Amino acid sequence: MRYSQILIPTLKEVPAEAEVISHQLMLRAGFIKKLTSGVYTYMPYGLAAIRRVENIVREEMNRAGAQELSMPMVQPADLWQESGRYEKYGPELLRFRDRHERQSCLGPTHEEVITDIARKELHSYRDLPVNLYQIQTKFRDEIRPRFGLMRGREFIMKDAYSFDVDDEAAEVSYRKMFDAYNRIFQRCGLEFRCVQADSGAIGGSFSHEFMVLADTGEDTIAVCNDCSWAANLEKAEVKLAEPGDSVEQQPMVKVETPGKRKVNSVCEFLAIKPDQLVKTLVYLADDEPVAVLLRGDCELEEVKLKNYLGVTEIRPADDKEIYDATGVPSGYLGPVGIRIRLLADQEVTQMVNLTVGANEKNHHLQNVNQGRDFEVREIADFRRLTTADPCPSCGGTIRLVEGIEVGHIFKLGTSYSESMKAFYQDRDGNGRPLVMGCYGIGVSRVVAAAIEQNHDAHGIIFPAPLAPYQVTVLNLDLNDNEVSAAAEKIYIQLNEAGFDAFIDDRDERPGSKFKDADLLGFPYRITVGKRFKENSMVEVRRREDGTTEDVGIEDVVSYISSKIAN
RNA sequence: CGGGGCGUAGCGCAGCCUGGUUAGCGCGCCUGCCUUGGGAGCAGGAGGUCGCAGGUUCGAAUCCUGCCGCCCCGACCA
Repeated sequence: MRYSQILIPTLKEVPAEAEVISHQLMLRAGFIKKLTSGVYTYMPYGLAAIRRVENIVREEMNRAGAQELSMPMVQPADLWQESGRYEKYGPELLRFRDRHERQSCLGPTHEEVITDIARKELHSYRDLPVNLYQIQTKFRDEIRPRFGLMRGREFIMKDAYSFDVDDEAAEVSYRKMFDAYNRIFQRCGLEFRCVQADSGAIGGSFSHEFMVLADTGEDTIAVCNDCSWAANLEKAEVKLAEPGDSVEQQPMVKVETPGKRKVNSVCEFLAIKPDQLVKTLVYLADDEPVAVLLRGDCELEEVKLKNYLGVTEIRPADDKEIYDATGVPSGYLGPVGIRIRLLADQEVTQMVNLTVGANEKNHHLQNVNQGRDFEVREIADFRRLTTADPCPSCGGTIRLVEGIEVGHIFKLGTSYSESMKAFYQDRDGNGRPLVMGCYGIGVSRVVAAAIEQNHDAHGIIFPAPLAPYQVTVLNLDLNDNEVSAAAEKIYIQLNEAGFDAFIDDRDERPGSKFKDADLLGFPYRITVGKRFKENSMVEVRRREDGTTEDVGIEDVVSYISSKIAN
């Protein structure tokens, strides 16, 4: 590609709208142009990067035996009513009526459409297994689009759906996708982790998220330093420590704690450590108040609580709501005699002689014991894992890293096939629901994540597999025939050797060409300038670390070949 | 939706508080000269319904009201 033939409107200054680095760089490198909130035009250079990701995804999906198809973006509401999601999905689903007043929506995902295909076309166990995928634009009317392509309303997604005869077969399909995903992100040249997204009570893990590691990630993931265990912090289980030696229960006493409402001030006042105190947090779960007991030095993981309760929304109650629900001012709540639903983090049940609020202003209770002084029936893992906790898998040490979710696979089971009546006939002629799985990759987000992970002060540093062009040739002097001829020759030879080469043939000063080459992130840059006239050598520079080497013009192609596979 | 902020040339901003003739600056763009290994220099030039609609006023980018759009912080997700 010639720079003179491609529209890459680069910017010197950072547009005010961009906060995160990938967004800033994509705007500056002429990747994307915003049309409206969360909706972008992919400009030629940006589209080229997206195509790189798509091609890797497509090759690996095909290799895993999946078939590509393309489903409509506009979908009838009836289908969504059948699955029950038309009501459930919420305002992210963009609904509208067509000229016939037919209720319609823009597809945020395609379970309904694919299940409709499946029920019409997959009738026999002999038709299975099947895995169908597409790479397509999705629309989700996000509450708050942000960070450019990282969380747009319109975005490109690869979504695949598998259909199997039973659970066992579905797990085979799942496994294939798990392997394909690992290959895809490896081939993209990204540092990533696959994390458990849901460790169901069944024992097996049937949902995994693929996270690209980057400081600006929206999720925190816990990673074991000693084994391969990794989990989204929201779901990372805390392994209960072995119970220590049994301690004798002391008689409960009530103590005055005037004005001491916070864990730290109570502990200081009573000369105890935060891990001897149990705090009582009040949340509103779908507007119903619940109390959760948690060790004083720990933090509640709200997602765990939300999942346990199976509600759609939870939030901490404010002081007034706490008082209204319990009759106790916040800061003095405790389990003894509490009048709302009570849950406890598993760790609390191992503690003896607790200090808790007395459910009375300015008072706490000490030496409180579960079973003797209060009852709690609902016990689970509610607290957030910390780096002080052992790895739940091997007992090793944990570290926390930030990640960007680029892929998510999960086993759906039969919920869609049952609600939408997608049955096949087994060997004995019995109708059975198709067992489904679904597998997503945020293609446009992968590009954002790649930039988020690979950049420096000068611009993007593309991993070679994702770079729209692996190597750029800078012709520093268009008016010098010797220089221009050499640059053209190198460019042509690189293309002939199978590389996607780029040449900066604009009538610009050298400085601009260097700056743009850095900004656009070509993995290799070949500079043809006056040095070439002196000694017939050109400079080859590696974007990643800035190292340079002078290479003779005849050796350039083989030099590049030795550095990157094409 | 709740909380905060912003809309002035393609981009980044000043001017607004304290209304007053042709609305500024930097970058980019066009023409010419000059220059050519890290976003040069000089000279000339094009480009703006000051987000929109009302209102106050002799006079509004500036003050008031309403609307629209965008960005940031929270819940959601690939």
